[in-house]
Amino acid sequence: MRRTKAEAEETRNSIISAAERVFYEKGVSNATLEDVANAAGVTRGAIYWHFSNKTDLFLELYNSVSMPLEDMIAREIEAPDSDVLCYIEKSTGDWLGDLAGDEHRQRIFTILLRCAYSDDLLPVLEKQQEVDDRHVALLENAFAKARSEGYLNANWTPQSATKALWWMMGGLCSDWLLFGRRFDLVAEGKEGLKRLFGSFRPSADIVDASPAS
Amino acid sequence: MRRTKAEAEETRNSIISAAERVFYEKGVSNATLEDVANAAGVTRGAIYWHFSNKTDLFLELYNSVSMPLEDMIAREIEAPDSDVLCYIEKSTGDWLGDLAGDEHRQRIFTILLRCAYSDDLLPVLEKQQEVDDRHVALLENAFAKARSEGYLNANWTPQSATKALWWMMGGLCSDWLLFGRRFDLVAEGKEGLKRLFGSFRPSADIVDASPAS
DNA sequence: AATTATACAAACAGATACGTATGTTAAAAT
DNA sequence: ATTTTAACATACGTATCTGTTTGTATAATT
Repeated sequence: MRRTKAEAEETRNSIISAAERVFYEKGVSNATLEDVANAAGVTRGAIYWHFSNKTDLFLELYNSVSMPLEDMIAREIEAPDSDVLCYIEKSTGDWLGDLAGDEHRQRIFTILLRCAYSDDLLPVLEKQQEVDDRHVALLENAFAKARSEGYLNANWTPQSATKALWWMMGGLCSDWLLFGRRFDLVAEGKEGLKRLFGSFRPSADIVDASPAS
Repeated sequence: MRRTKAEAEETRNSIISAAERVFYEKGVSNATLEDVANAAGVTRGAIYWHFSNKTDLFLELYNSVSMPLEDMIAREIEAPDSDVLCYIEKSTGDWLGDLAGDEHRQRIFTILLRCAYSDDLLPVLEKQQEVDDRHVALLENAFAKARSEGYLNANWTPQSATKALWWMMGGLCSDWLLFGRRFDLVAEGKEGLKRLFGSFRPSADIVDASPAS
């Protein structure tokens, strides 16, 4: 039964949405297109009408989400001149809050983490790397600015601080996503960020509890 | 052709070894048992003789490796009384060296990271969690000891230091393993450890470059 | 109003991949 | 020396899953 163009777009979206849930639950390679069709309330015919195959569907799903770097960049652009470290810390903490509140994004991330990249969806891996590299570059710039303005502890360099933050965030989110969200991502994450950024600042700024004896 | 018992054990090992390589290259769910058989120079008959199915083979492969926690524990037991933080840092750095030098372990880790855990190999996930939890507990004890002996900066608690280290190591290794080993794991890792542990220590211990102005 | 093209559903054909069943050979057991 | 049995290879049947093809009802076009 021929649908109107808006209705067709609806089914297309419902297929992508169903694919997200099915891929998340069963893994991309274990999920069958009939699983997706059932979850979307259509038949495989509809899927093959809108997409050429499973890989294509996966790529479209991947493209359908505004990757979090985008809004990270969006925030970074309006960087204030005050305390840059405070800004990075807050921005990163907010990013955690976004992730914790967005099941959609959580599923996408989990799918990408668990996904065994076969040759055909190598573009996904490349885009991931590219996005990551840009993100790292952004952080390095911000930390360099912090350093030049005297906000960075001499114990750290912009590069090392970036990597420490980057890897800690990666480990934190992987741990949370892959192991059943067993802890409060935002609370634990911000706690960790507070400590780490505390060590990023010159000692005088943060040591208020126990002065060096 | 009936083989002697030793020869049969050989083929069993070669199958496991082949499974490791094939699972690593194609992902567990994309790999077929015939792939494994070809890589091992046998037929599927041999695999079905030694293992009941692919899941069983995967579990046996998983069990065949001495998980790195074991040697971490082995080291931890003979913990010295000197500077506990130095010991944790060295121990962690050595662990990185072990991983960097052991392609076998690298493949296992990568397989586990990329593996979409379906219901049947849920035991793997549970064992992973259990091992991780014990490892975290060990670290917390060590950091608690460091704190009680005055080695831990007041900016950190045993729990927060453990988590920061744990997540940073997780992010570091994931980054290295999943993205083509694009950097020197040991060099970058030890550099990061040096900075992080620098911030773990009371300020007087490490600030030799720029005294607080 | 008749035609056409769209948005699917349903049916079909091909290829895997799995599990099993059977065959075969040589090492053990008797 | 037979017999048995372990350690596979080979062959078979079957269940998916995939991609394509065909059918069909309706929206859009003329």
